[in-house]
Amino acid sequence: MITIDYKSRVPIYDQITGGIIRLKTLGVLKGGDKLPSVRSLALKLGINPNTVQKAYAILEADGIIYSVSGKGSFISEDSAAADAILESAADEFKMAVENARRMGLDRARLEAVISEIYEGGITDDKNS
Amino acid sequence: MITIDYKSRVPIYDQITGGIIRLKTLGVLKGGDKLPSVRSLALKLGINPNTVQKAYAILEADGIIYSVSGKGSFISEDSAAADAILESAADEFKMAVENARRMGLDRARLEAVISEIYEGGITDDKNS
DNA sequence: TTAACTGTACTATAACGGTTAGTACAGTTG
DNA sequence: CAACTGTACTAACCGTTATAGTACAGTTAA
Repeated sequence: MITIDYKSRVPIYDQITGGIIRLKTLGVLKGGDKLPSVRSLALKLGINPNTVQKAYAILEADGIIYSVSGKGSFISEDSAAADAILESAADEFKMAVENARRMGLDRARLEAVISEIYEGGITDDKNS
Repeated sequence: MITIDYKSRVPIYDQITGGIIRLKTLGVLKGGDKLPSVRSLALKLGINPNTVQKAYAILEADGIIYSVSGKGSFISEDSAAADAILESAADEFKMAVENARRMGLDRARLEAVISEIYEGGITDDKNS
């Protein structure tokens, strides 16, 4: 399900939130699905429960999951969650752009990459 | 030449290395050009000389610049290293775009993010 | 009711990275 | 010699991340 790269500089709780968002985007997790409990996931990943709890708290604050004390944490159903996921994806992309710029890539280069990805061969854009 | 965003979570030395690579990519700095001294750049940016030194050390390790004790630091003539960094950064960015698309972000959203980043970043300050 | 689970809320601490501060030494230049 | 250059240290501070431990409240099933 979710794998953690302990060598990475990306915080573990970030990897968890990203992993769950990805799982929902891919359709593996759907609205109403129950997530592993804080303690069980921590045990499975070999990390501290507090770290999992932090990830779940962030996901809940973003509306991606909802938690019920005593019952567990579940994937959110409402469309607000989808918006939250979009927002989260946008944030991730923003970091990627910042990184690209820091590495010296100019804007034109980025635009070229985007065109390459978003134009699968048949293009419907009129200008350019 | 280089501006530092002190609010950013991106380390200052990373911003410096990226800035110099970018300046070389843009053609502002060319092979053999002399860089500001460790102490003068630190003074100009209002940071500690150690931080600049760290950035220069990284750039030298990557083959982007070369330093001569007593003389200064200079842009390397061999652009292979810089090109390699650009290439790897482009690959990384490409994966980020693919991911963003998979997450459901449309092209306009990506363009907006790019504009946001590339508008406030590079400044050609003549004062200070 | 009891027991075992669930989320949640704390405090304390360790570890790490980034940055600053200060000092020192060696090479270059005028 | 004086003033610059890069370089190499050590020490300290701070914020973030992660761990550790404890505690409390809600849920569920035996």
